[in-house]
Amino acid sequence: MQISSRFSVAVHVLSLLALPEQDGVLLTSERMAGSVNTNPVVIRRILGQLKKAGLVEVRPASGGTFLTRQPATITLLEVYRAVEVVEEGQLFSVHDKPNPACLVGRHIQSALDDTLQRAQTALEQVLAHTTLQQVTTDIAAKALIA
Amino acid sequence: MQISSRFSVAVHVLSLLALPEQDGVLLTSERMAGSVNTNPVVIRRILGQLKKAGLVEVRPASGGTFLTRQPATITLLEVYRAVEVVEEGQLFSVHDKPNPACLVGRHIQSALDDTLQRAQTALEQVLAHTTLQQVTTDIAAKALIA
DNA sequence: CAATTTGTAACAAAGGTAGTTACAATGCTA
DNA sequence: TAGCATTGTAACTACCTTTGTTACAAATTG
Repeated sequence: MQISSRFSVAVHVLSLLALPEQDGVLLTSERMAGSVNTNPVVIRRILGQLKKAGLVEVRPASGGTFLTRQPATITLLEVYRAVEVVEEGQLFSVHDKPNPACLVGRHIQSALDDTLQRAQTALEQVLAHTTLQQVTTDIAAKALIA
Repeated sequence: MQISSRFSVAVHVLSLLALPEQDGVLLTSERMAGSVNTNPVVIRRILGQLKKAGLVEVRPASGGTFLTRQPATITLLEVYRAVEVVEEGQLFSVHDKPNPACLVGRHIQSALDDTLQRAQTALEQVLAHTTLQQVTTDIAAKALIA
């Protein structure tokens, strides 16, 4: 099991928007797809989710796509939520009908729940403390070295 | 996307082994399946993984199944690894062929990798600090209250 | 008004999960 | 030692999610 690459693709797309290559060329789903190496429809679907979350503004036709906020104010947790790769609070699936006639069956869900929630929250907090700007700064830094 | 319930089922099964109901009845895959509410083969597959990881000893026929270690020394991270719900270091899937002709495409993977690894490790550390004994103690405590 | 692009539906292929049946191999136990 | 319950495993199914694809109406710029 893996968390869908929709998340990494979304971060990729947002990085493209945050680091415009300035050649005045319109950044269409087609061009983004070229950078990510996927199909333009995949990009449009993700842009639709980012739009719904209020992270980008997308105008049909040759209207262009823009970030609605500064990269420093956008956290990876917001992106993670936006693309709905994991339903909130549901990273771990727990078998749903344990036998209530059994001591363990009766209490396993609540006994596990606290730990699983904490594990999940720990992961999310790392994402919450990383911004889009940190990612683009890192990309730019690596570009200078190489 | 969710992490397979193999993990929660494995913890359930280990709890059954740690909290024997003492009626002298053999704890077969059939009985465990009754407590989890699934098929005995599902239980046997998971027991096979726990055995491979050295957490339990399973003897065919009426040999019985036992923990090989004290519940206090078994962490949920070991169980998580044993049932292989997530390949090591691969919780997040990252699109694998970004375009190297593009600045972002060239560096997105390494720019994301550090954060994603830290997020994953944060989750695993919570599991590493929770033992089977804590789970069974919690189950027993809840049983007294209810 | 023409050309381009977005938004979205519909579909397919691939892979993982969970459940099921079936049966050979194993090893207690009487 | 023979019988019997149980394990280990293969094979199959149904279902769901992910990713990629084609197709086309709706929108908007210029």
